[in-house]
Amino acid sequence: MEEKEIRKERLKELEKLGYSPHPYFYPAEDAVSDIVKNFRGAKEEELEKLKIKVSTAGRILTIRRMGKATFLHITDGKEKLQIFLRENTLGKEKYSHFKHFNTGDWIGVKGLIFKTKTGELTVLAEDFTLLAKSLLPLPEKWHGLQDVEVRFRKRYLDLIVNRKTRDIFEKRARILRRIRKFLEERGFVEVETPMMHSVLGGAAAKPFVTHHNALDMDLYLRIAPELYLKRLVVGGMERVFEIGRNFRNEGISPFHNPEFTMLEFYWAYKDYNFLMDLTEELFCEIAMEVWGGLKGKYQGRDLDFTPPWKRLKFMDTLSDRSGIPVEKLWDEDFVMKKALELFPEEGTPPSTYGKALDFLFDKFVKEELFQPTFIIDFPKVLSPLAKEHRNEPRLTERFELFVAGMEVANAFSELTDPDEQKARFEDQVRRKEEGAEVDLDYIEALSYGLPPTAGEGVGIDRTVMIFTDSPNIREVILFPLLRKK
RNA sequence: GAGCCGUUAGCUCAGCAGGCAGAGCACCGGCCUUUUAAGCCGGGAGUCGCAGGUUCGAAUCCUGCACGGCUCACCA
Repeated sequence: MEEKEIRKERLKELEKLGYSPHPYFYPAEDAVSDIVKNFRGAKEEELEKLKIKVSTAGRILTIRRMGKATFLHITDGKEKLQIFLRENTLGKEKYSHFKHFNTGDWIGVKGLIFKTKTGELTVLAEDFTLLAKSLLPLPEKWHGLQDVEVRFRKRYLDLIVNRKTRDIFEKRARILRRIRKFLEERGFVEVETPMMHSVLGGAAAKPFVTHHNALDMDLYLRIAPELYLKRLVVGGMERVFEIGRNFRNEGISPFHNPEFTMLEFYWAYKDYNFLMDLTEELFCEIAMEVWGGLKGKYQGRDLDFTPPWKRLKFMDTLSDRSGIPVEKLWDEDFVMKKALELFPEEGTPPSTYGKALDFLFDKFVKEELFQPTFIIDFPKVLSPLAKEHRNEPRLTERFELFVAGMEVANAFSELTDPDEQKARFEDQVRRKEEGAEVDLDYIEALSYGLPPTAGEGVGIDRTVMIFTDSPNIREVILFPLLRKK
């Protein structure tokens, strides 16, 4: 008989004995992790004197049957707690019911807290009941679930047997909470803007296309919320932020998932210099929250968020690292040729000056930026939504934050001039850049006046990767996109 | 999209100079009232990713496909 059939039989037996296969509730007053937290440090004699009764519940991870006594570990997903079943406590009849339980089953337990002679915190069961039967066996108990594909497709199994997975997503939640707190303390309002866009914009990326039937209208899943958030600043919301999903119809890699989470925020009257200081503060708070300090490790290398971080100019840095003189980097033909020269045989070489510059930057600079580093003052051709640099018309007031070789944040003094913005959009369209459309509605909004504004986008998934020491973005996304099986 | 690697029991993995498909965990039966990778005895469990080919004979060699991983490409 297959395991599933055996377990169905077990369930039938339990039903005959009066157990509900799918009960409606259980008074689990004491969470496993709370019991562990509250009594882990307690003395044995102390517990014996206090006779503390608990009512708890969880999934059975392991069972050790020894005739008239049985030990099991249950978990609430965070902590493990040992349960002790004994015939002379439960009675012969009740004790015998447990033979129909298996690992993986959900169980409700009431009993007394004590410590075994090896000192492990344990609940001496006075009563137990079935909360759900697992008809399929759990993955192996000490190797856990290793198969990466199964871990992502059946994340619930990964969560049951791999404690580290639960930790990552607990940390992700804490990071998000911390970010919200940080922004709320500074007077920000959280908003939600459309995820379905009729005009593409806010980033350079290929979109997903969908269709609304009643309106008979094609829509894009947003590639960025940027243009909507700035409309809100025009509308007088001087400090707004949004945390939400963006969708980009591009390749998948250890650093890219087609849907990913971004924080974007806009602060009126500020510029990008202010944002760099603010970004240092934000990441220091996250580091304190997760690491309890400003120093940690990523993939075996020391990472230090102690401010101030290096601020390196894009063109100067690229020139330094590549050995190409700065004047040459402004020579479109030279850069295109150079990029083509260095480009691997397969694949599509950069088609525009902007892409070629970007390629050179990735090749010579990006991966070296391990410690938190701001790369500042990007060329205008790379930054269609950023304001021209106050001292150098070929540049913009823009920075990107790199940590562990990853681009984690992107920010600028926002372009506020509607005519200039229109010209930049048109220029993009002329260059046939991805995600480029002339958003006339946005130009109109700008025409009502956008005050000086600083805006920033922070990649949440990558930030979580850094603070959970995860080498792959899929480790920090509960259900990463996989091919249909 | 390209190159390389992988896919064997529910899980973790061995087996691949072509010759009866294996182990541990899990599961079932027996013994066992402080175990914790419990232990001891016995047992059941497989479309060897899928399809074709070579061969007396294929998990093993060859081809194609599917899914996954890594690297590259794409990607502010």
